[in-house]
Amino acid sequence: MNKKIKLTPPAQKSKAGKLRIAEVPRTLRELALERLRAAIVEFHFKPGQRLIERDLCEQLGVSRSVVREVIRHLETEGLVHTIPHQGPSVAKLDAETATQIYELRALLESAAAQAAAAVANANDLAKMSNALDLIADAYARKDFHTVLGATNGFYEAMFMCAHKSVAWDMVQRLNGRISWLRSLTVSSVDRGSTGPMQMQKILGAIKIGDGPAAAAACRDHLATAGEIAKRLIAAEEDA
Amino acid sequence: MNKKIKLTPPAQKSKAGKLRIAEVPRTLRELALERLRAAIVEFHFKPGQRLIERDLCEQLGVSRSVVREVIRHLETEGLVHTIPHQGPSVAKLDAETATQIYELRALLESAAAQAAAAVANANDLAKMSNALDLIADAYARKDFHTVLGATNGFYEAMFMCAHKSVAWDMVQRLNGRISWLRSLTVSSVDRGSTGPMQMQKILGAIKIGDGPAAAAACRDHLATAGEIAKRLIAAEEDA
DNA sequence: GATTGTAATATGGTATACAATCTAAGTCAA
DNA sequence: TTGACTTAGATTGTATACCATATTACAATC
Repeated sequence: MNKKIKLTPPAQKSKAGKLRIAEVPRTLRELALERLRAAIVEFHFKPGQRLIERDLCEQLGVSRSVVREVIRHLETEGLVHTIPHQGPSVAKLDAETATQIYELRALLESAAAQAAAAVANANDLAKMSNALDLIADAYARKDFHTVLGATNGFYEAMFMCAHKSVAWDMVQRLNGRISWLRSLTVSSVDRGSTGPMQMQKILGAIKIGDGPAAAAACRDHLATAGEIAKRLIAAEEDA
Repeated sequence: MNKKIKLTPPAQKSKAGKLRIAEVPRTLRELALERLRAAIVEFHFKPGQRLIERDLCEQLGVSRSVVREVIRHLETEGLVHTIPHQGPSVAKLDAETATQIYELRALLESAAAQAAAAVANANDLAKMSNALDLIADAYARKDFHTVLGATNGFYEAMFMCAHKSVAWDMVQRLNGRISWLRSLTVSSVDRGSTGPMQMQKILGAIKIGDGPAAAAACRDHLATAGEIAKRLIAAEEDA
């Protein structure tokens, strides 16, 4: 009965570089933030579920101050919704908002793809290609968690080589809000074939420097993802 | 010890009667947030300036907890930058980021304008038209603060009628980060004529339902604004 | 069974304490 | 003067206790 939700993901080793002097001091708050965010996007808390401060204190092993600050952060990110005197809860996603988010991703990602097609070098292309390999591999193993991670890797490489870090931040934040849709989408039937295929098409267009084609491929990719999501959310709201 | 996960998640049965007290209780935190944000975007704190918690407590008349939570919020919004154990300061804007922000605004606003052209009704058009009148009037009085506010009003009406509230949130957040550039831009010479003229062009295209023209006008508008901003930021970094 | 009163709970907010860390001023040596 | 070292004060990070108020759960009542 004691739902001691494991807010303790695998302790990650800091990949301390060689001769790294400026080791940025990590505060407890940052750790708590990451864990709570991970717990939400990985669906350990369901949308609409109340987040009770004192329980979170216990589960995270930190004080109320820290929990409150972390909640303020996640609230601003759109992952948590707070009603005054009622407290925070995991943000719910309505169909309208989800649609807008998929539209925005299409807009942002296609623009990034177009720009990437104009400037990508061999190194950038290799990164994206590797990510695609990883995705195919993970799909074969039905390791959907890795699929999502590698997909992020693919797009991050694309946005970074297009020098669009601000846009990438926005996409990441949007992705957080639709994390449960993404999870369900990647694990839906036949997504293992169409998804990578469409991303391959994006990469192919970038490789030959065909910006418009890359943008179109992005829009295609997002359109199908958005379609699946729309069905999922309709099924959800039906229940 | 206490794991009562009841708390009625799906309560909230809003049987809104006419006697409904619609006024959501405002927390002290929200007030403090608005004031501090206003102080930053209105340039009462300069970029790079340290924000010392205890000073803010005094100035706002609230406790440290509230100030810290507010700072966490503004940090997530990108208006404040915090270095661990060194504290928060007003975020600085580099040329690269500013460029990206103007690009993003062009992308988002042109998409919204295109969508608006397809769906705007008389009421929407009236709102935008009124905003334009307000802008012209304020320019005549050199009341640049009102110019910015009315410009926001114009775009808000446009995004809302296009059903793009999420995109509008993003634009608003981006605008916060370039607030000082916007202030300087609107008050720069001859902006009082070109600015309203370009926006009039956007509205005109929306009015006749010409989506592509509306999008193009938006891009024009942002391009000139971005140009001015680029010069301003170059001058700034020179100093 | 619906309404109402009451107790338990959770939040919003304040104040305080204290260790870790940063900053700045001062000191001393070359 | 410059540079390195020291130290005192300022500031942040975190924890905790406390209170008032709003909300929720629950029992008593009609």
